[in-house]
Amino acid sequence: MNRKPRFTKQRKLILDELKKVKTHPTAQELYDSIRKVLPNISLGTVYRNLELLCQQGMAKRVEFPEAQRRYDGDVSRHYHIQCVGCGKVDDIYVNETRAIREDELIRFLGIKTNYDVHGQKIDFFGLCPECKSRKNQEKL
Amino acid sequence: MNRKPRFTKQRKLILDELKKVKTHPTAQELYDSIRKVLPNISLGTVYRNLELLCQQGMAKRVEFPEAQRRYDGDVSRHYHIQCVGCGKVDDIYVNETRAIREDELIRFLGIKTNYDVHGQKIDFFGLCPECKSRKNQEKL
DNA sequence: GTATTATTAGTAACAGTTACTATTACTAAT
DNA sequence: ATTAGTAATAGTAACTGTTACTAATAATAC
Repeated sequence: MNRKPRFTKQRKLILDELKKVKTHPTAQELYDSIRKVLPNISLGTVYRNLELLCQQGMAKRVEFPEAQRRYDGDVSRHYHIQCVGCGKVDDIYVNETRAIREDELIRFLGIKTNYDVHGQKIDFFGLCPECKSRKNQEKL
Repeated sequence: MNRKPRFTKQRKLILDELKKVKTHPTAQELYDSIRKVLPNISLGTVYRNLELLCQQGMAKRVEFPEAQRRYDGDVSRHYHIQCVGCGKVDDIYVNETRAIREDELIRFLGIKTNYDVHGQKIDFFGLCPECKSRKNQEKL
């Protein structure tokens, strides 16, 4: 039995680079920058390791309504704001214990981030009633 | 001068079908159901009209971290919840005037939707400082 | 009706992501 | 140290969802 995940130099480079930048890079962008030090790393390797790091909680996907998926090496609790002009994604750190009221929040963020905040998008996720009971069935 | 958008039967069918269902269908799903009444409609036509309807405010994109884009014929103010099991998207209608506190809200939604609510995702969008000033430059 | 032109069907191209395969290089046990 | 076993890799092909292209069609204005 020999099942430990290996910490290869590719994996290390990907994680380091992701932790270093604050730009929420795409897989392609990481690939380009890592290629400067490891010229024949493969794009597939970047994708595979990014997904692996996400599974292990060392990175997070940043999914905005855009073609390309982005990744974030900062897994601490924070929000994102995307510029509708250039597409870049910035971080927002707020104290989440306080109650949120939409109009207030948007004004507050405008001051905090210096963005012209157009709006927000709140989505929820979870298990629907059907999948919940299916899952319970499977456990028995 | 002859520039009015035409109300073709394809466009009408797409809008009608989208308004009729509550499933937030993908372009492919709409294509499949419309093909039953108009067998040689093209998938490109469905995409093109959906985007057009979105531009005109008669439909909305529903973008979840999933491969496929979804569309919603209900443009009234509401939230979405996606099942992490089967991927389906349900609607949530809440009174947005009240203050939102995350823990409360999630408990409240659990009761309201009968989902096992795992979490939420809040994203913001707007114009970053750079794009703001660039835009102002252009106006002069 | 006829002319004009937006829209269409059908298909090809495209972009981002994933899958495949032979090879490489860790790891652990001999 | 050698070997055996197997994650992980590079390179490439395949796949999927979306967009672009083009000649033909059909909605509208006159």
